[in-house]
Amino acid sequence: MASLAPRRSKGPRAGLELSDADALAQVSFVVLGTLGRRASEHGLSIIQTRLLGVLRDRTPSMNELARVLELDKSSVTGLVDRAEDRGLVARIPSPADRRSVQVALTHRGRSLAAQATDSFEADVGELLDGLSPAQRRTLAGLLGRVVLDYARGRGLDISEPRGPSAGRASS
Amino acid sequence: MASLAPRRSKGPRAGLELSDADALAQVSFVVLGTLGRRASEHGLSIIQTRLLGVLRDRTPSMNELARVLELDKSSVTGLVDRAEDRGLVARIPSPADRRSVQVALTHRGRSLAAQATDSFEADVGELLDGLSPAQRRTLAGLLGRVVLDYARGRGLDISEPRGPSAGRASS
DNA sequence: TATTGTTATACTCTATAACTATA
DNA sequence: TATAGTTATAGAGTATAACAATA
Repeated sequence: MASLAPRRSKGPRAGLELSDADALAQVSFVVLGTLGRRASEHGLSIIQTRLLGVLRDRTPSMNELARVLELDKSSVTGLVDRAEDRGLVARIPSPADRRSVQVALTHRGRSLAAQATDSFEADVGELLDGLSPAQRRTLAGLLGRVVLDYARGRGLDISEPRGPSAGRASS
Repeated sequence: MASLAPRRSKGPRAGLELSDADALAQVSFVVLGTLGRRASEHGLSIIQTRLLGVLRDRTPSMNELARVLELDKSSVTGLVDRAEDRGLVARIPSPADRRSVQVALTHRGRSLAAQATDSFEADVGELLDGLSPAQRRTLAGLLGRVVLDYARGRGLDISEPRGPSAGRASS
């Protein structure tokens, strides 16, 4: 019975009876709405911000980017085009394969991403203002688990560092 | 230091050290991505699904819809246009104010929304597969609290039923 | 005058299909 | 042939500004 929208509770107890799906969907709308507003203050969209975030510690090919962002490769072409036009990322020819390019952050892109994420962090702090530090830790732990499980299910094991072209273990 | 993207952990312990902002952002991407895929199986977008969800127990004006969805009124015009073209919603002239319309679900819209949310519920169940029932309850409780706080902060107190035209402060 | 909603316009984002260049 | 990436095209979604009708 997910409403996918805030609903008034009908019983005597006030409004905390959300299903898992409702709670997750509603929080996701709020979180990405907040992220979007902050991003737009810096002239970025959500997906552009996400692109910059992904590039923070990677230099993926267009194909890899498409897989990580779950977009068609042609969508990534446009996304990277617009970011490149604005000087936020750069296409670097792959040394190994002349068909391929690697996408990297420019200094300007890195700086802009840092600004946007900093203000987003502050927003999240405000969003979680009603939770105790212990509750925040609990929440972050549970959500982290969910993310990790999802990534594993998609074959993207983020707990084991892998280079963009190499498959190497951390230790 | 939000990366807004899955990151490899650098320490010896494997990848669960996410900041609040990272955890929330990443889960939101996953949740809305899942919702989007399900919705598209039913020919809906995320925002169309959300529109139908909002209309599940309300018949708001265009203005109210814009406020709830946090969109410009002109965006809502297009959104409702496309939904109306597909027979999912209907514009009903407001009896009280001849400038205003009320937007309502059609039977087809209600049925489609139910289908989409049902499969989304199943997806969320799968997403939370790694959590115990107790952990799920904890998660839903914490998230519900966050949503409620946010709605209160915006003056949309969802725990207190209000008519569409009433405007009352909660604090 | 103020408010409700639509229209005109421009841009981002997205996917599908066809294409080029390289492997 | 297969793969990496781009281009062409079409459509959804969004905001700003100007507008019409009503209050």
